Amino acid sequence: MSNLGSLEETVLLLVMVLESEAYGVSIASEHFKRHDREISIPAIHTVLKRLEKKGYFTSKYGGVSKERGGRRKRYYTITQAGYKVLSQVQEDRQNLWSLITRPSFS
Amino acid sequence: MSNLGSLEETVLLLVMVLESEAYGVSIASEHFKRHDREISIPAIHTVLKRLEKKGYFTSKYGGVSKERGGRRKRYYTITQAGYKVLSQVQEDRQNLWSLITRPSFS
DNA sequence: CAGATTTTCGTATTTATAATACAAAAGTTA
DNA sequence: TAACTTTTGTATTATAAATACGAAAATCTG
Repeated sequence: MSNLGSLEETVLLLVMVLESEAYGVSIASEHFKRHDREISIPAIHTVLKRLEKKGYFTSKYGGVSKERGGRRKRYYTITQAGYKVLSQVQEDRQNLWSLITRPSFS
Repeated sequence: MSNLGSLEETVLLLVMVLESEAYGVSIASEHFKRHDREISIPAIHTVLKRLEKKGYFTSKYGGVSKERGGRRKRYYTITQAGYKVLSQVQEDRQNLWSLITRPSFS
């Protein structure tokens, strides 16, 4: 409980960054834009569903559009529970980082 | 390539924090002390071995002791490659966090 | 020095997460 | 309604993490 996979954490963050424009495809392209590395769309969708089931996201379908074809988007937003877990994880890591003074390698 | 599981990241950090005293048991107790949540020793050992194989750690056996019984400790230290991956991941996440202004929940 | 005790490492298995392959839904346009 | 576009979705495989269990290697005690 209260543990997050690395992809799960990334997706939570990207959804927050994208605010009202967070859906499968935009999450993928935002990640690619920022990290120059792909996450496949299906991988993102399974994470979104999993985290929605855990109560970290809610989702709803967007409306139809006159501008483009294609299926409707499913938009995701983070819940307070999701935000809480996400920031806790980050805080814990910051604390560890603050303890590292001068790294010594092997 | 260049992707880190969440436990892998935690263990990398703990090894750096523990400096010259990083071995299976000390890593487990340091984590428990800081997060009030257990990681089992075997879980830690498998991660340590996996990351050593990936070139992120090196290890060596410690000497015998007159103070205590028991098997010798295997000490781990991080490599430059390990540090590089670890800090890259953290930097990427910081960048995402910096883009989040006012979180809005569902 | 044999047997008990301590401390740690290690392996084998199961479960959970992530990645890949592939398909189908749901919209627009001609 | 056929062709095209965009997105969601499911089924399978691969990788990472957790659990169950055991063995190695040291000291201590009679």
